[in-house]
Amino acid sequence: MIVQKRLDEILAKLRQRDFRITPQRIAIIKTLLQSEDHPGVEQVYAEVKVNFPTTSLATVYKTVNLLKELGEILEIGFTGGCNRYDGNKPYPHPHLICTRCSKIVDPEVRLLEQMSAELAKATGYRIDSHQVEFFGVCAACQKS
Amino acid sequence: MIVQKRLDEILAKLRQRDFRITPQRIAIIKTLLQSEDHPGVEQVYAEVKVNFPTTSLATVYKTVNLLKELGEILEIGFTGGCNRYDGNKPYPHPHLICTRCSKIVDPEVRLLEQMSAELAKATGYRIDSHQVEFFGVCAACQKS
DNA sequence: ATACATGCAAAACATTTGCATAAGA
DNA sequence: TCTTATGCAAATGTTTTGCATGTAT
Repeated sequence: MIVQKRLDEILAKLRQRDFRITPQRIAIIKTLLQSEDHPGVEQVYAEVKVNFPTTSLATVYKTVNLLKELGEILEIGFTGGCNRYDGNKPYPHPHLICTRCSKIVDPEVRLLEQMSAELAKATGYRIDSHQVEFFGVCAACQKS
Repeated sequence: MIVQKRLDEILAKLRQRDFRITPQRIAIIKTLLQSEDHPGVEQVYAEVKVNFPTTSLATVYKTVNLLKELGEILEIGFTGGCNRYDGNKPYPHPHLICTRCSKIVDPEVRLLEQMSAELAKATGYRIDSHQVEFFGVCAACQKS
């Protein structure tokens, strides 16, 4: 499947930059790629421990940071700690977050590039990235 | 000036909800209202201590949280701690942040309400707020 | 007078780091 | 073999909390 392909690409990138391929790293990357739900470090740690019970939280943090620096995952910054990560779309994109159940969806939003370009023109900034989060209540939570 | 007006409004709101007016609270609110540069808690603390040397950091945190709950200041969430606050525009609005010097400006952006409305329609979410940050390098930092 | 706010220190929390050991290249 | 990664524990930095004391109402 597509996960295998991206896994291979990431492993190739690691090799190319003289980082070592360890079972822990493979497990962490796989977990991030397979997750549909933007997991946090603690969640990745829990899933990895199923197959590698000796894995430490520190290693998960280190690997997540490495992947972030390589541009292979996207950090979704949450106020008050608890960052979460997107291994499927590593480029900046908007999120829609349910404040009741914490579900995150990736809505289709055009207009952002345009917005960014207008901003750069108006302010003189060179814009490198963005972080766009909408908060609300998802359809399911509205009913309950 | 306009700061005095908003200060009075906030104090009235505190009284109305049976919170007490203390010199520390007044000083903290004034600092937040007078700041043009989206200060962090530590910065507010430093400024308040000039006139009230006995003020504690805990009190600044408590007051900032109170003001946030009352909707009188806006929290700008930064990844990795170091939240900053906007006492002048307490409603959600976009920021443009220089990653070199940490300067924050409030750009004019239309389209956000429209974006929000489209999103709600497409996803079924009820959207309550947003957090829109653009990151880049300001004109001054680009030269140096 | 009587709550509530303050200030201090300790706790909580996510994250990072130092270092000895283990393991990939 | 030789360097890098791991895992543990301790350190970090920000924010919160418990509690005795002080203070606004």
